Amino acid sequence: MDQLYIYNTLTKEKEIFEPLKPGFVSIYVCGPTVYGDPHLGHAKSYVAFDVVVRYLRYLGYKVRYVQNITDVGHLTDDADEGEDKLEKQSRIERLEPMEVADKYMWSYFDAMDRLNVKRPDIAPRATGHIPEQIEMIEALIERGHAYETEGNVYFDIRSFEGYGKLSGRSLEEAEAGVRVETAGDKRNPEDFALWKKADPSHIMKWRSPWGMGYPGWHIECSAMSTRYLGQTIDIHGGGLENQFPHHESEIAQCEAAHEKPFVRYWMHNNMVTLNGQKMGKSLGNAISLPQFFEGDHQLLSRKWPADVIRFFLLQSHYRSTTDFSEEALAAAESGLKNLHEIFRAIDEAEPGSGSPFDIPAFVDEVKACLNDDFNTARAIGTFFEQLRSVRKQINDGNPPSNVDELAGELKMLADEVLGLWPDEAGSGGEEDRRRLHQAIELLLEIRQKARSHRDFETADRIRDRLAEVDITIEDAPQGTTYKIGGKSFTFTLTP
RNA sequence: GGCGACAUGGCCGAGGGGUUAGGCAGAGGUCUGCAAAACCUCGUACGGCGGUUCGAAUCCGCCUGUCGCCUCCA
Repeated sequence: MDQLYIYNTLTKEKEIFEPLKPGFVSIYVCGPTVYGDPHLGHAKSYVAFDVVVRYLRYLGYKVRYVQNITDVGHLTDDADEGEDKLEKQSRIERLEPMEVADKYMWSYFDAMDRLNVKRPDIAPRATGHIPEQIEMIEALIERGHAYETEGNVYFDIRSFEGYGKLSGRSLEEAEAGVRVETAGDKRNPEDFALWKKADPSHIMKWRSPWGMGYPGWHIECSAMSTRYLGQTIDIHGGGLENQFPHHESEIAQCEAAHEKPFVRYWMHNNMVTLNGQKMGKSLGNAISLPQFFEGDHQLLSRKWPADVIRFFLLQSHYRSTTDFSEEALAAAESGLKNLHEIFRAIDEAEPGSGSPFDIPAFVDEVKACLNDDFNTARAIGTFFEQLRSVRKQINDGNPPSNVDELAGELKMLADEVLGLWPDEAGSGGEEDRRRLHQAIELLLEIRQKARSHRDFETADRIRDRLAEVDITIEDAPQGTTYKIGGKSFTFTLTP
């Protein structure tokens, strides 16, 4: 595949990607509702779309990536009488709703930074775009798609014939699915709220043409995507579970208001399970990302580094479900370690007399994987498969003559696009690092001396004790190599 | 109950009508004081039952199972 194909959830087909404006891509991904720490599900979704954006940029597109922060309007249930999630959490934590929003927004961004997810270009907040939301609701009322009753405004689902086209749901089905008591002032039970009247105890409320109130859940995405990306956007992403009702309602709002197609390519990532089960607070298996990073949960036996989680996620396709288990993570960790060894070997090698590597074929193959609806799992497989021979050449002392060029191309793909490049070791100060190396080298000298006296007890003790603090020693004919947390250094001694 | 996905070797996970995914784990070997690392070799798997076909794990049907949506969720 020499062109990018994207699986469009709307048409259920892989389609050649062609943006509305050549060279430019507008992408909107549903961001988190910030009332709690981010969890594995967020990681899967945002790592997946991170690669989408990175790859589009690699292909030369100028991308504008918008991801909202929902900090109002998301109710605890859809009975239209539910409580705002932010307000509820603010009561529990005894904080202002905006303190809750800020706290968890930063928790979210911190976790994403650690997962090496690039920040969106714009991260608009729902509370910062109340005027845009009101304006859009007014337009919907004007066009006869929405109506006001007693300070509430609802979208009239029957006025929009395309409702259900994304989720494949007919109006009758939607109606049959409504199990909860509906608010008495709706025309049809499946109509959804655009604006809600706030009672006096409500903290987050704004003045509107319909009185004091707050926006519904779906309207913020429509208003903000229109504001920053225009009326028709190229890609809209999000989790599969948001297809209905959230994305369906976004389509209705935007297309009813603008009378233009809303989204050219809908992308939905699949779900995450934990030990085969859906994560849920009621099941007691909801583990947050900070808990993974710190190993701070009953179900976890240890810490799991962010780069391992990212690699694990990218080893499966974004449209497949991903089951997390510590066994699977451990396997991913070993695999990533090996991949990093290969990357480092290529990155550090000097061009030699070995036969040149076929770089264009390699790059084309990786691109073919990614062009096929962002198949990161196959791309990673290609790295292992094709780079093995290069590593062997390097080990044998005959690096390919074009190993420098390969390192450059590899960095573009593995670092810029997939974000899997190893971190630099020794993040402490330069001075500390130098002292550390000298201390290790001193120990290696002592060990070498012990070995020459055949005092293997001492030699092994040094090796074992260093291994305990993640400094590993490898003896080779050319000299001894040591690794601090995976990053290798060569130290030559004459025995 | 309605709608929709998926079922791949010990584990994870791509692919997809006839020819190797890949990773992890495991076995043997080279090397080594031992070890580690590296390298070499080794697994012929696709839920069950029917059907289409010269040929199906890959297409169709049924069954079983798992998961998701239909209520908040990435």
